[in-house]
Amino acid sequence: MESETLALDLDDNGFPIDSLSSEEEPVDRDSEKVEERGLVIPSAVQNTGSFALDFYAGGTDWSCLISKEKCSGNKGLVQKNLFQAWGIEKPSLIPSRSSISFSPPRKRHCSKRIAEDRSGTERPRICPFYKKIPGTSFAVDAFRYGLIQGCSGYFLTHFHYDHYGGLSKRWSHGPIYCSPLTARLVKMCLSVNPLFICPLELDTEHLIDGVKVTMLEANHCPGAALVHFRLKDGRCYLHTGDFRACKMMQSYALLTSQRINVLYLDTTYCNPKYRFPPKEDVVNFVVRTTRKYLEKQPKTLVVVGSYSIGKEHVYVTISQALGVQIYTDPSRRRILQSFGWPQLCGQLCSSGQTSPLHVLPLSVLRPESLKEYLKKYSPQFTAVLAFRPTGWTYSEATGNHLDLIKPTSKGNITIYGVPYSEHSNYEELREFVKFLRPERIIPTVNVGNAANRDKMQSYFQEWLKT
DNA sequence: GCGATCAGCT
DNA sequence: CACAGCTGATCGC
Repeated sequence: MESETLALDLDDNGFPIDSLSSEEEPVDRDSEKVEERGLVIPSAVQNTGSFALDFYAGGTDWSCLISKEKCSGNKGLVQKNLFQAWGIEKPSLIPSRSSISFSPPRKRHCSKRIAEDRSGTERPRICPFYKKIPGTSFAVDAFRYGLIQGCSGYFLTHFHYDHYGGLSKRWSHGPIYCSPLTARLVKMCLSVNPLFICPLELDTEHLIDGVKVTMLEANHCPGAALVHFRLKDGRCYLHTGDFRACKMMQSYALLTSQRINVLYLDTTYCNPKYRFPPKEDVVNFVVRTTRKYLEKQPKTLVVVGSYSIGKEHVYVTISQALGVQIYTDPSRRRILQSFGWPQLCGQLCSSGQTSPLHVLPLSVLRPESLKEYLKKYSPQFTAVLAFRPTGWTYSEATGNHLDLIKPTSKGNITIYGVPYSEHSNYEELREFVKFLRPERIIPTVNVGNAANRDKMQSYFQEWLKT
């Protein structure tokens, strides 16, 4: 192997190996990262087939792994929580005199200007390599990078802002492939030219640019899909987008019939400390708790917090258990109606007075805001019982014991944080990977730091032993 | 005035 | 913190 002239090495998963201790100076390394030089083929790649070669052909810029993907400005590093969680020191920032070729800085007259060493430097948005599907002209959830060289098909896994960001009426870079429900949401909520929106029926093989593409239910938010690619050469790639792995997925024929060569995995909670319960357990707890409060105080207004889409199951279940309608504001109602789910659509009502069950943006689920909100419905309702459903609510102390959850109470306002997650917990990730036994795994979340990636890779290796 | 984007915030 | 946004300010048009 002649590796003398080679600048970068890859680990088993196509990530650049952190080689600060090698002959290279940090400065060189920095510039190497960002220079759009010709293909530099690392030694590690040369013997490992086309996978990493394809990645390199798709772009050699790794700087996206250093800055937070959704952080477009000049903020510092991210993932501090995981540094803490895994007992890792916060790494030093890359030099701010980065040699990235900055796009012309836009002048902003912000009175709260940030520190000088951070000002005036803007990182260009370059599509991270793990959003490109090697051997194809496809990218996944990559709309905020403008035109991606060589990309002629843009996949959208689900309708959450951090995945569709960049889609607007000015989108003109290529067709947007997504599930039919997601397609409806894009049409309703964004002003994208409808000609670009290409709905792909779930569980159906679609031939696109010679690649067989199948969308599969992802058990995340409504419309969310896993994307399965089968290339001409027979290689199979699975991109999970965001998902919550479950037993049902083990019955997908596509996942049992042929080995997955590369799994692009939603690793949001890929740490053993995340042991939150199944969604059903959490929903049952919410219903139990609601019943208890209503018994004590029948004039309780029940509130469920939610982002734009997601968490519907929580309030639909309350609605069914108590036999009450669901109130939410017209804009959210319009979106929920578009799902076409009878259990949901049939229960929506347009007056807050006629329903004791309201769905509000999570930002309202604070004691002061809810107190204000309750005033509008006085004296019909005299207290609020609110639920914030999110995976981050999970605490190790509480663990799986939902009944140990202590609400925050202020007067007649009670707020429960409940660990209802639409991402896989650690165990579910492990089970899914052990079932799938993919040849290679590329994590797509928490990848901003080599130590995080190493930690995750060590989990993967452990799971795939023998 | 309007849509898009960004900093700051939760 | 992050999840997946939201809010308000400030751009271009």
